[in-house]
This record gives sequence, C-alpha cells and structure tokens, in this order.
Amino acid sequence: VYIWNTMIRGYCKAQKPVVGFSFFQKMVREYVEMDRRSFVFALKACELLHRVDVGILIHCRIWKVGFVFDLIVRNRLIHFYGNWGCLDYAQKVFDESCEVDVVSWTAMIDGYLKKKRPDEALRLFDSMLGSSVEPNQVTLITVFSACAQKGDLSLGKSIHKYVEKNNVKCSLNLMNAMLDMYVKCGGFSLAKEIFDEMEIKDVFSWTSMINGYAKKGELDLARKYFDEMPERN
RNA sequence: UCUACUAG
Repeated sequence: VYIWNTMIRGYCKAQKPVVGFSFFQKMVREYVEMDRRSFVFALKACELLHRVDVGILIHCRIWKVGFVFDLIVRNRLIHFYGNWGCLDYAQKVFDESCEVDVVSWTAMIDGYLKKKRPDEALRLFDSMLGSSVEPNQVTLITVFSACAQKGDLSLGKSIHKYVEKNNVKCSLNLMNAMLDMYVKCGGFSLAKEIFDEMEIKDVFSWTSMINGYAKKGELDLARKYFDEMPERN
C-alpha cells in the first residue's frame, strides 16, 4: 500500500493527476488494501482534475469502508469541497463530525473565504472562539484575509490584539496576512510600520505594499518599492 | 507517503 500511495502522490506532485488517479482506480479494481492516505491522495488527484463528481464517488467509498471516522480524511474532504465551492457538502461533513480540530475549522473558514463570503467566514471564526478548539497561527492568517476581503479595519485590529494577547507564533505568513489586512482596510500607515519592522520579508510582503501604493495612486512610490524588491516573481 | 494558511 505504501508503494501504491506513493505512485498516486508522486504523479499528483508531477502535475499528472490522470495517471495518479489511475493508480487509485487500479487499487479499487484489484482489491488492494487501502489506508487513509490512499483516500487523501485520491482526493488530491480529483482536486487537480477539477472533478467534484469523482470526489463525491470517493466520498461514498470513504463512507463504505469506514474512513469517515478518520479525522484527517474528513479534513481533507472539507478542504476538497470548500476548494470547489461546494460549501454545503463541506459544511455537512463538518457538522456531522463527531470530532473536529483546528484544521477542520480552518479549512471550513477558508472555504467561505474562497467563495468571497467573508461574513460567514468570520461568523464561523466567532463560533470557533466559543468552542473548545483554539485557533492557531494558520487560522488567524485566514481570518486576517477575511478582514481584508471585507475591509473591516476595527475587526482586523481586534484580531491583531488577539494575536498579541495569546502569544500566537508570528510566522512570516502571519505578518504578511496582517500587513495585507492593514493595506486593504485603509490602515496604510500601520501597514508601513509593520513592513518597516519586519526582519524578514518575501515577495508577498513587497507585493502587498506595492499594491497599497498603487491603489492609493502613489505610482512613483509603488515603482520605488518595485525597484527595491530583492526578488520578484 | 497523510489534512488547513498570506500578495499579485
């Protein structure tokens, strides 16, 4: 099963999901035993194939063989449906879970965000705060992104306070998400402060600043930042 | 060999 899984995973990584998925089909046909990773990778292949319908078939099989009771498989399902905008399916998996963790919550919040429904994403975050699962660094990145999408500066600030109060680990991604939130919510001076204080910056940090200047009409400054970027993509 | 995250 290790080898089979590696084949599915490897072909997906090489952007050949058709081939990857054919290994999964072969496993089914030849009654090869499967573990949770077989399903996780098969769903990955469906995601690359843009085939929600095939994903649903895999979901059925997951039911049949009992892997719906596996937290990681369920999280992967929530993410799969959320990615394709099937929020009702994602929500159903989420709601019917006997156990959810921080990944389940974050994947669900991110699903609403991808569908450009930041209000619902933020409402979900609110219920998360009332649950027994603590948000982590990744959750807060998603939440900053929701604030940015909504343009809600005061909410963004309160999340910023939450990060400080709870000593959330400040990764580069988190700083970038916070920076971008301030840029998009009209807190540009705060964004610039963060940017100037950041020890490490990447293309995301620079692009958010350039975007901010460009949207403000400060094209010369946007150009200046562009010229100063150490690396571009 | 396993699941969630930031800009354009």
